[in-house]
Amino acid sequence: MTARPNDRPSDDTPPDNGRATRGPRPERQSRKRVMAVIREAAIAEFSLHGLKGTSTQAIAERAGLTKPQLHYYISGKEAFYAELLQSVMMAWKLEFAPAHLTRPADILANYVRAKLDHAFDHPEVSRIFTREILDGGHNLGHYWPNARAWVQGEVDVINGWIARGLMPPMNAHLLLMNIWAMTQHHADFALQMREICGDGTGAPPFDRATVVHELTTFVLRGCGLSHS
Amino acid sequence: MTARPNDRPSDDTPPDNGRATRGPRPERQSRKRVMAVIREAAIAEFSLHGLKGTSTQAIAERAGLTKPQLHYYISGKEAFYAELLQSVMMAWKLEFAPAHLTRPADILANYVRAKLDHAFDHPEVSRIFTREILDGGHNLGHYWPNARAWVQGEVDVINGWIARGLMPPMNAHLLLMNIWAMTQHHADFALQMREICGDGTGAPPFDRATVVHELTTFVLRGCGLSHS
Amino acid sequence: MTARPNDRPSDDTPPDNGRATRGPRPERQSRKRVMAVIREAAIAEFSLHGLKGTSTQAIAERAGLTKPQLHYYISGKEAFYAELLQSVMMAWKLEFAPAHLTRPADILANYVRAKLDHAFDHPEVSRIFTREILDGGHNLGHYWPNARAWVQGEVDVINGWIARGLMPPMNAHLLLMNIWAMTQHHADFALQMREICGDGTGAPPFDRATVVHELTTFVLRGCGLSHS
Amino acid sequence: MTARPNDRPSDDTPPDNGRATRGPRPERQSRKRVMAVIREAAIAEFSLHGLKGTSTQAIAERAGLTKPQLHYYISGKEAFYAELLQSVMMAWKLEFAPAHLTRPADILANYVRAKLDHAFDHPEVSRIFTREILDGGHNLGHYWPNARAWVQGEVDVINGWIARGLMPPMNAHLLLMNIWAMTQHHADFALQMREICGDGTGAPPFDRATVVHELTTFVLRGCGLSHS
DNA sequence: GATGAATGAGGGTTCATTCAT
DNA sequence: TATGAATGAACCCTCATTCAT
Repeated sequence: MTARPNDRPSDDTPPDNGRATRGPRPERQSRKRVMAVIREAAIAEFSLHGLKGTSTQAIAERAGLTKPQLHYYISGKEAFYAELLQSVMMAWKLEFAPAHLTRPADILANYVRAKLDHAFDHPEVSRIFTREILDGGHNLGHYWPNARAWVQGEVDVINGWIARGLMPPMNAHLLLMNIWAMTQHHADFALQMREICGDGTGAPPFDRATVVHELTTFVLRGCGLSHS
Repeated sequence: MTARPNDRPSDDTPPDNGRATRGPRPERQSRKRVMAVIREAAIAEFSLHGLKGTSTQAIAERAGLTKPQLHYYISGKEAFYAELLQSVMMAWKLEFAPAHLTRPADILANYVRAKLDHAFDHPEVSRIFTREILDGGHNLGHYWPNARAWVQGEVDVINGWIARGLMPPMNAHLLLMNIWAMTQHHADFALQMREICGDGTGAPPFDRATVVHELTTFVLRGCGLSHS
Repeated sequence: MTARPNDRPSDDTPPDNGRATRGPRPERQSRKRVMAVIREAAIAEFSLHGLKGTSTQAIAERAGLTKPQLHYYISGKEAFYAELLQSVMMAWKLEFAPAHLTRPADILANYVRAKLDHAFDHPEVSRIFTREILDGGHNLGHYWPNARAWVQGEVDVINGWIARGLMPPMNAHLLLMNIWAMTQHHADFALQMREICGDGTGAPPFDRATVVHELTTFVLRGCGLSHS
Repeated sequence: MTARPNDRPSDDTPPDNGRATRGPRPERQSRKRVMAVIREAAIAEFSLHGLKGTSTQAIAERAGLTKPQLHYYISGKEAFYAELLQSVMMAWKLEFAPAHLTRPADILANYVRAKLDHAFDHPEVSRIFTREILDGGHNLGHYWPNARAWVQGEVDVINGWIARGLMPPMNAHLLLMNIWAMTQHHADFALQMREICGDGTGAPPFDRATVVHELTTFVLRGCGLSHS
């Protein structure tokens, strides 16, 4: 925001404040692009080292920026972390019972697969969340009511199945927590799986299809349901 | 420069060049007592804030010591953390198939209960371990071979059951990981359970007996076994 | 934990992504100027108090910087000391037998004068080196092979003189060490000379010309050579 | 001075405060013996690491004592260092012109040999002194007047020789400084000699007899004197 | 916007010295 | 005297953040 060294237009490529001439608000685009790079870098670093363990220096380097440059875009490490966490949590929601599925077995199988997909596709996000929980969850303020309501919806569906005799009685909350735990495990504890179940080559010990199949079977059996 | 050993007292009992014969001098025990206090404080802090997030200051304060006083007892933060981790991992092992149990259902039920007991009784230890995994597990050197062999033993037992037709075919490694995930979850994600499944008072939403019962039932069903 | 590189600027000239064409931006030179100030300050402090006795605080203060500011420019006390030592040793070499001199007496006289010049002009460098020797010379790794080869060259020249009957037989290595000792003495033991040989005013007891003359005469006589 | 844990005499070997019964003041002897051990340890450490680089811990360990034990015998690191320095400097004096020697060549040869003997026999003392000089000589208060007078005596003798035509004119102070430098060099710069003049085995490159002979010859020649 | 430089706070660790027993 | 423990000062270094250009 401070004045540039030379305020008169130079001969080099002009600064991007020529708004109306070239496309719609190019600097807005640029800012968004840079922000996206920063977000990606921050997710990687926070996932690997946690909030306190991550230095702004590390984020800046990974994003290809200098430290002051980074601070131009973000308001501060902790605030940025909070925003980032909020935003990744928003994208985590999924529909428990999509309209095209009706049978409990299909819905649960779909749910397990969706959760596993997230764990396999976005393990960093999962790890950031787990770290946040371990840290006390102080940055999850608005998340809890949403999550609570969202889970309650699922619980209601399951309890409906139980009431209709489609499933034996069980604690629906615990069932959902169990599914959460088993799926998230493939993101957070990937290291342990490699070390304990792997063949020593460092390759992931289970491929995704196997995991989906085994876990679906296990959950459906555990709920007294038979696979479709 | 030349590293010079500190005058830190060693762990072995000091040579009691016994001058007096009136029982063990009380201050001889002081070192062990202080070490126990430090360990407890460190477990609490490391569990809450992780290795990098924990300051020796915080450990010292929680233990009622000054920072240099703490360094009189420990050799350095990282080294102390590594020792601590090693020692808490030692106490984690349990017997998968105790001699007095023979039926798969009993063995699995016993296993689930034991894992849950650990999660409920020592949640801080569980959290330290989870953090260590998320951080890359660089301090778990000697743990992996042991854990690997130990799990392999359990896997062999389960595969024996499957071979004898006592259980439907399934991936034994994944089964054990699932049990691990669901039990450990009650330590690491206690916060989430309170927020999402609780009644809003902050009280734990499930009592231990309920959890043990529900989880046992779920696992046994998932393994095609009926409860005793 | 994972070591993360600092954002310290490197020594190479930064990429001048030249925006303005009005000469070299003055602040581009600032880094070199500051580094020169730091080097001077560090030489003074290390010379006075040695590696362990010098605090980064002291270097920073003498250089007119704060302590963290100093660490913005250097990588660490010991590493910086090692680099500094290396670099000052580089500038120490001199030619023993320059082409325009042929007679042993001239060569030796020239050598004595050159050594004395260094002792009088850079006593701090000499003191740093002496301290390093006393400390065990652990930072002189690459220096020894060079110095050894370099001295061997001089020894060969002297032995050639002896073989040709220009000088009486003597141990050339010891002769060179003696010259080294006597010249270096005027840097390292300047204090002793003032206290013991001075007139009590604190002024240096010998002027350089006297020292050069007396020492040259002494060495040449000691080698059985007459002055030109 | 504080009371012992149990003041009544125990069954073990009684503490040495039985004064009158066994020999003359045994505890005085013991104190002297301990002090001698401490002095030896301190000389070794100070010689190797300097005043600031030496920890009381290191001295205590080398002396076989604990740190508080050491502090019972000494008044403080710096004060003890000052006393130690003073006392070792006292033992350094030697007679320049013993009565049985009259000829300048003999006196100088004797002086060179005596200085070299000290350098070879007590290199640690020499190094401590050199460090002290480099540090500014603040602990040498009473030494300078003595040394000055002592050297002045030697200078007078030499000037007498010159006046009587036994030696060519030269600056006697500088001559003595040169001898000092060349002899002390064999203590302070032993490392450099090994590295530069040695055969690579780490063995000292010159034996004492060679050094004495070469240096004596060099000095006598340099003074225009022929060997006896 | 982008860069080199600066700053204040804090973190881990060592050490000389002293206390209590 | 001798020992374990304590203390306060200092030291090296890192980091988030800001300033000036």
